Amino acid sequence: MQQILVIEDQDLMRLALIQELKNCLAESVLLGAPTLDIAKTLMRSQDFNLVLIDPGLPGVNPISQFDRLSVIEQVVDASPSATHLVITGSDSVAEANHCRRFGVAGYVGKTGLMRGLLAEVLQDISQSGFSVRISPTDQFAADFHYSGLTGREQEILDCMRRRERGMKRKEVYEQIGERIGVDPATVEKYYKQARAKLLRRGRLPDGI
Amino acid sequence: MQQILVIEDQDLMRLALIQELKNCLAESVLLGAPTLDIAKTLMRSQDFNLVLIDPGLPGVNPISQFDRLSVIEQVVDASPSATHLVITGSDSVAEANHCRRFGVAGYVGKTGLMRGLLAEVLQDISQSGFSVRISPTDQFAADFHYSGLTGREQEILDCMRRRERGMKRKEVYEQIGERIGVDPATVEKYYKQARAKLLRRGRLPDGI
DNA sequence: TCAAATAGGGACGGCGGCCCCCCTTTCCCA
DNA sequence: TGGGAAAGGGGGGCCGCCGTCCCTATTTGA
Repeated sequence: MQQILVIEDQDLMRLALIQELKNCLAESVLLGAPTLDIAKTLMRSQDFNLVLIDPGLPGVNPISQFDRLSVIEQVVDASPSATHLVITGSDSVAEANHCRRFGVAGYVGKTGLMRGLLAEVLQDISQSGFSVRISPTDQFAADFHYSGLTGREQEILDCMRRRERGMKRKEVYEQIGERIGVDPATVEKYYKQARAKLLRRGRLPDGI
Repeated sequence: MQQILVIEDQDLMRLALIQELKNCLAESVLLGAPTLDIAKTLMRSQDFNLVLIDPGLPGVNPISQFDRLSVIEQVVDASPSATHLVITGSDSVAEANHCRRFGVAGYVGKTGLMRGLLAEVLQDISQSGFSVRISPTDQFAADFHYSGLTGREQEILDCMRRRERGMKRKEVYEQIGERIGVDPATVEKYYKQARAKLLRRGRLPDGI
């Protein structure tokens, strides 16, 4: 059973990270710490397999590179047997390199950290031992959500909107189907259902 | 049907905010914009009822109070008919007051912005017209998540762990039951089920 | 022009979450 | 010492999501 610690002060982000980890790991216990002090207390009382660190905690000078690295170093030292991932809102290649020297296994910018990316990073780490995802400078498009869609419908709609132009829908169905382990015809069904719901409400986003 | 825009660069946070809004609003279409430019394009093409703004976007100097306020002002000007909510990682009372002068209806710090708080803020706004939630300086305890629990079980477990000490479990059952509109006996059932699952895995967090 | 792709439906079973009702045993304290 | 609180478990109904299979028009492209 995996023991995981997420150190992040923003409640919704902490919850989102925990949710992401739940999705890509099997049986696991996940603890969330909003401050460094609480995290240290937890690390003293038990060992963790994986520790996520956001060095931008309250009480840390956000401009001081030294303070940020100090937080990371303290956490790594307090849980030497764990795999460490730094998740930060203000990421830089230089800081990523510093972290690597501390023994951190992954460095991820929050901008561009979309659903499923954490799983990729963990995959990378288990294979090559290290993974860095710096925030992209260019941002893509808006995302579209409608409260009347089910999870699957929303997911497939997102994939369809993000498809490369010129790509046939049928190809997308097959691609998605393979990825999520579902019959392409079923994917097609969901897509049509989602589309129909949006049409009935009179709103179709671009790319559909 | 509500038209909502969420301007936030961090993908997971944007998704979490959208999820929160979905939970506390009925029929709604929610658009997510990772940059100010994309947001402006969207606001030009349609009207929104509600706009959430994170002024800490990439390209904005995080130290410059002027830049942050400029972002907010631009968004408010571009969607004059909407209700505006500022959601920020680095909040201050001074900035909240500035925002209020711009016509912003709510100002919320990301730290302490837990599940359901956005609903409270919207409630406040619909009643008194303005709501501010500055990040608390003191942080409470760690949160505990186990992948084997269902949503309800996790939710009720959280409430139980956060109860004031000395409070009887039975009282908590009644309190939760009333809040979520469920029979207290059912709440008790869920709590016991959650507890049993944790015991079988050998892990009981503090406060249980 | 003919086939493939696309749009738009209907029906069905399985599964799991959610909610309610019922039962017993143990423990603590007023 | 009796009663309430707590622990622990079983069953059943309801509903929504998921996945599958099947059907028919219309459009598009080679």
